[in-house]
Amino acid sequence: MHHAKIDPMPVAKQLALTEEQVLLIGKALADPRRYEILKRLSDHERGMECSSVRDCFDISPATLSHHMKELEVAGLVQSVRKGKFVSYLVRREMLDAYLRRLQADLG
Amino acid sequence: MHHAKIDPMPVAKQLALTEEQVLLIGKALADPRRYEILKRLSDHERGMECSSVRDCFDISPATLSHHMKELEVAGLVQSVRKGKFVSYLVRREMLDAYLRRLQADLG
DNA sequence: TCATCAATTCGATAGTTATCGAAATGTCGA
DNA sequence: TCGACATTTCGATAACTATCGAATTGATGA
Repeated sequence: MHHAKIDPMPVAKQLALTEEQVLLIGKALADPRRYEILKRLSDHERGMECSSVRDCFDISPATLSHHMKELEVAGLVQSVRKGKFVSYLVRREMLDAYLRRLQADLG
Repeated sequence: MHHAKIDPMPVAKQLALTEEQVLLIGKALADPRRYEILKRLSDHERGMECSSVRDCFDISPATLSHHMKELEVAGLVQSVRKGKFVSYLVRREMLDAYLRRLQADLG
């Protein structure tokens, strides 16, 4: 039997994290600078330029780059290059997955 | 105007965490051993003896003691001494407070 | 009191990480 | 192509932490 295809309702996908990801996210959240950066980033739905982040935090380019990489490896942010510039976006679905996971494992 | 006092419904108190506590909890959760210990502990509503935890994890007494202290400093567990023995309990309300806080700060 | 046992603290070591200056990479506009 | 600029990578250092054996503390029972 056939059904006509219909546009599916957009479904928020429920990521499942590996054990390793859970630990990487924990680590990412455990550093004060990264936590602050992430908090700031989460206020900017459309993303934030690298240089804007730098302006907020009195931090060297090298150190910022290091922290952004940690956040990216953990999956909590995504970076987008536009020419010379890089913008960072929070990946909310990863945070959600982390919260669900903590609740499931420990709650 | 007066009302007769009635037994209050037990209210789960909503802890508010300091910035420092948030980071300590993150750190506590970022170590694989501590995460496993906490997971195991959360399966035992009534608490778990130190020696039982040791049996689960092939870990030296010194190292276990170190990790339990980290978890306690973070506020995630509570230790109760009964004579020679120590039992550990998960403080669920701290975990809840942590989850709420992440949601509020980053969600 | 004393020997014993559970747990913690001490001391040392190996591995990790935050930090930043300097060098490198990559992109844009002239 | 070239110079300027944004970001990353490299290299080095200081601080932190996980680990464990040894020494210590504290409590029990004999």
